[in-house]
Amino acid sequence: MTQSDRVARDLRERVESGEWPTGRRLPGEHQLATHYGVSRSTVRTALQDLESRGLTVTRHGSGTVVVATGHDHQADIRRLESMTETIRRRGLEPGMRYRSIAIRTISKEEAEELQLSPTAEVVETERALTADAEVVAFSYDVIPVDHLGGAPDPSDITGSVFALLGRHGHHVAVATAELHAAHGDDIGWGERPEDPSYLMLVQNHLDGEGRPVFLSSTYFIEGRFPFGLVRHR
Amino acid sequence: MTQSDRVARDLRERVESGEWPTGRRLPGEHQLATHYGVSRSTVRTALQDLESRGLTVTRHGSGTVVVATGHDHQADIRRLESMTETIRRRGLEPGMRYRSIAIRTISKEEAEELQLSPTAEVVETERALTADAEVVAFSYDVIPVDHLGGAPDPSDITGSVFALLGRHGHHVAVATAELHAAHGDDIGWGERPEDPSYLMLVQNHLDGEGRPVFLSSTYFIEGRFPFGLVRHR
DNA sequence: AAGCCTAATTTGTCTGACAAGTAGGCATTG
DNA sequence: CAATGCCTACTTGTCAGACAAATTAGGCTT
Repeated sequence: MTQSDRVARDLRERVESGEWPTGRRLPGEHQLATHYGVSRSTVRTALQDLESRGLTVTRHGSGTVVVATGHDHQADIRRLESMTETIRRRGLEPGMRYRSIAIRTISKEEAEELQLSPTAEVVETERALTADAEVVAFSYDVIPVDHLGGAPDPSDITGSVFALLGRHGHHVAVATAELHAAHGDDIGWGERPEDPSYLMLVQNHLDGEGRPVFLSSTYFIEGRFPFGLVRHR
Repeated sequence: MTQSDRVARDLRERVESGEWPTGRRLPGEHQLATHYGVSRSTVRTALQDLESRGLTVTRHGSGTVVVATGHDHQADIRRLESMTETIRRRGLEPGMRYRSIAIRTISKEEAEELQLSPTAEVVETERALTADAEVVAFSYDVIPVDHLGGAPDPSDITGSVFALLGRHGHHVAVATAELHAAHGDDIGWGERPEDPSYLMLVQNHLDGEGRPVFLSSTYFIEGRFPFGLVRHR
């Protein structure tokens, strides 16, 4: 956690809290620097963080103005965080129910995506993600056994996949994702929604050196998990 | 176009071209600065741009490494650009076919979103967006008449909505968006896809001061317009 | 072989300065 | 009175050099 991270987080909170509403010009960089007791360059990197999230726009000679409070994108799809974290951050109680945990040989496509030999073994999990006991998504994960230091004990895979892999030294930094719309009664299990429309997120999670860590396909039930984001130039 | 923009663009192109593949460490900031003939701080803002796009990860004391070539997210949903621009950038020929252009009184919800009086008038357009003559999306736009300087001539609304509004001094800076999955034969018109699944993007476009400019709802036909993005912390 | 120490490298932050763009006030001019 | 141009104050963009802090690699000791 660097200084600019701290400043950026505080500025974000002040924007999201509404202290600076949409359209308001922020104090100048010099003023912010003295306020936070840091240098102007530190403030600048913090402001670039806000702009990269689409919360502000800063123009040469003019200043930086708030263009979005960020209240809209509580589940910003750009931000990579565990589902349980996201659910908790919006004030709901996260949970998950496993349907199956199985070990099998990797498929050809998966081996290519994960850059592993075609004989490697993987753990495949099927689980339903819940928010306040309501199912909001179905998720399929494919995790190489080697990344877990051998075949895992099923009771070990209870929490976040991120945390599980982190305990074995694999820290997810980014994920390349594809967005799709899916529809059909063959998706998911148990109590299915009346409208079986899903927002599907196919992801390949990578560590800090760009090495593949694990794959996941998540089906978000339409209407139960609003995705918002701020698009910007 | 600032110096750091130029450096960032060049760095992006070198990453996307594969000159620095995934996993490769970039030259140090000092080295990049001398190479581009700029100061280190300029290089730093350029590198922050790359990191904000999820292409690289830079760590204190270690350096910055490529984690995604960006080849995956040609249609990065985070980047706000006109549809025609996006289609052309991926090597296809963009086009659009209007179904209707109508002037009507604003609805109550729209008046709230656009921060206009309930008696304001808007232009509503229905159009199909094509890539190489194939329909890829259906789009519904709601544009306040006042922003166009009075009731427009329908022949004037042929090109990009962005360009049209830009000619009247309204420059879109960001858009707050919501993502949904939609399904049904009541969406769109003309030759509909066999699988009527859509990725729906509901947007409110804002100018540089956070003022609403126009609304749009776009239905992307599943499978015809792959959306990729890089999620990161 | 494992752990520790040291030195070199790299990014994060600071200071002060100047360049470049913007916005508002003001006088001039038609 | 309205429009134009100029000037000034303010704000962001860039620069240079320096030091702090984190990481990494190598050599050394145990």
